[in-house]
Amino acid sequence: MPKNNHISIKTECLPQCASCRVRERALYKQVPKDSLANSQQYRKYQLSLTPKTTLYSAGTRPEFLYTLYEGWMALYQSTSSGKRQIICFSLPGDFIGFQANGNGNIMHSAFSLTNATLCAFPRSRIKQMFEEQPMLTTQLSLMGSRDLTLCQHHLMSAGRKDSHESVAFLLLELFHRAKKRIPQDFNEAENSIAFPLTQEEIGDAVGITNVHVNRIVREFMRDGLIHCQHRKLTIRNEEKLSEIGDFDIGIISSNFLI
Amino acid sequence: MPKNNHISIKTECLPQCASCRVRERALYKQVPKDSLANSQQYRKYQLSLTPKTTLYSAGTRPEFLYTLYEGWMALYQSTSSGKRQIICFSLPGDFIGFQANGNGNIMHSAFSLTNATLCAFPRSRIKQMFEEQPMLTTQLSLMGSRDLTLCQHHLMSAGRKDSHESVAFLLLELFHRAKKRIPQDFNEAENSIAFPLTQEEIGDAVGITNVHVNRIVREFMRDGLIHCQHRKLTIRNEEKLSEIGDFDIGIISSNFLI
DNA sequence: CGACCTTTTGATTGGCGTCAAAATCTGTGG
DNA sequence: CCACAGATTTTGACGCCAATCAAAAGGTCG
Repeated sequence: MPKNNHISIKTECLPQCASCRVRERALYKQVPKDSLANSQQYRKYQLSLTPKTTLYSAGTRPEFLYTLYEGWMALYQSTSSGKRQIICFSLPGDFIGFQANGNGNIMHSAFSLTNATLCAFPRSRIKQMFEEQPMLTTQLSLMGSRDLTLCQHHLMSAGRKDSHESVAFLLLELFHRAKKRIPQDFNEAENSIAFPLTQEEIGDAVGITNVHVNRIVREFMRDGLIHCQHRKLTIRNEEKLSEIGDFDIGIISSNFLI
Repeated sequence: MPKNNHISIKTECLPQCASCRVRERALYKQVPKDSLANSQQYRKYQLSLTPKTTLYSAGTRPEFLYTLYEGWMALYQSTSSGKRQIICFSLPGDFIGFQANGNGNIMHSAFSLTNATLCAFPRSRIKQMFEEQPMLTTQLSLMGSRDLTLCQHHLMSAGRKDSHESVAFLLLELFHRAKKRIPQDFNEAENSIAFPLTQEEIGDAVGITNVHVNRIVREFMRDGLIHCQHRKLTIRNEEKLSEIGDFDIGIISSNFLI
């Protein structure tokens, strides 16, 4: 379970990383220029998190929405008996904390997997932002639709796939999302990405134990499908792995917002 | 697996049922009157489905979005090996087929659990609708957020709850949603609702087999928690069942769109 | 009434969880 | 740069929850 390591806050927003600029172009591409300039004024706080730091917790009513600029984050829910289910991995460019539940509290918690930097928008101004920038609303709605599609695939994994299928699918999904969103961490020669998840976190995402994740990862490595060590993931036999995981690259590439 | 029993289509939209009107009031409550009248013109086709009829299939690109007026529907995905995962149950007032994936195909299939009537909106006009009615977009976005929250809870069930917890949760969720959305089928004296799911469908939603669902349902009945027969579900001991399923009524009531 | 779907029950199997301990990695402070 | 503590990975033994297989009973609809 994440503990609060360190959160630092500035009042100005940092210059955006390259992949975030790309993503923001997508987000704003249909928004009129003046309206876009307008939206910048809502940006207020920049946050830096060390790894395994809680951003907000289930049951609270977070004051902010966030844009992730750098690093990996994870969202999770816990059962009353303390079991954890990771419901989403967030990469640079993603919005976090958008899932409002009317006036109720947020249902999930968020924590950093790596060092992470985010920009915070005051939640109180969101309504106003929506009203002033209808196009932005449409785009956010499409992003919500992307999250739903991914969540449904994870539900498939947890409910109806066996552990090999689920792990293969998750590794491929994260590999391709990270490759797109954090291109500077992608090594084309090796076909590898920086990969910060522990085996326990993989297990909490697909619904199996860390011990069993280990057995499967070892098996995949033994069979030459992947290499996974030192926070780095190499895909060695994508075709075979895709077949095992019933993974279709279309999930990633068909949606311009993934 | 559902087969195509019967689909009948009219070109006019039927008068809306009471619960749909309530829901549409919620949906349109912030939309200006003239804009609302405008949206009615997009309505074109009314559909009637008999039980277990496929509305659309994964991999296709449905020409329409739908509003469900009457009856129960279910959305599902299948693995390549043919296992089915139900990802969502739709009740009167819900939108169906909204999950666009950029220009790609839809990832899930939809079928009726009961007799059902829907209204179809041509997908080609959606963009125009959004542009003309920004408020509608905001509201639809909130509904998408509701779907995501529910999907995340189902992911919790499939991934980290045991079968008793999952089934208890699903029964309570559907009981309360149906009670709100199909009040005419709620019997206050018995605390029962009309409940069309087979045990196999329950299993496909929570990720266990029909055989095991049966054992759990029988156990719940033996313990006096529920009664479930002849397409009717009675909740006899909600407190105990909520405790077993880790169910919080807030999931339903906190969101005005559920 | 008959065909088919759904529920029910029992017997058996197997995938994954649990427990435990050792090995390895990682980050921190001296 | 090393030493150490804590986190993470790895492996083996064992147990249990839920899957599978099978068959009968009960419901439902044309």
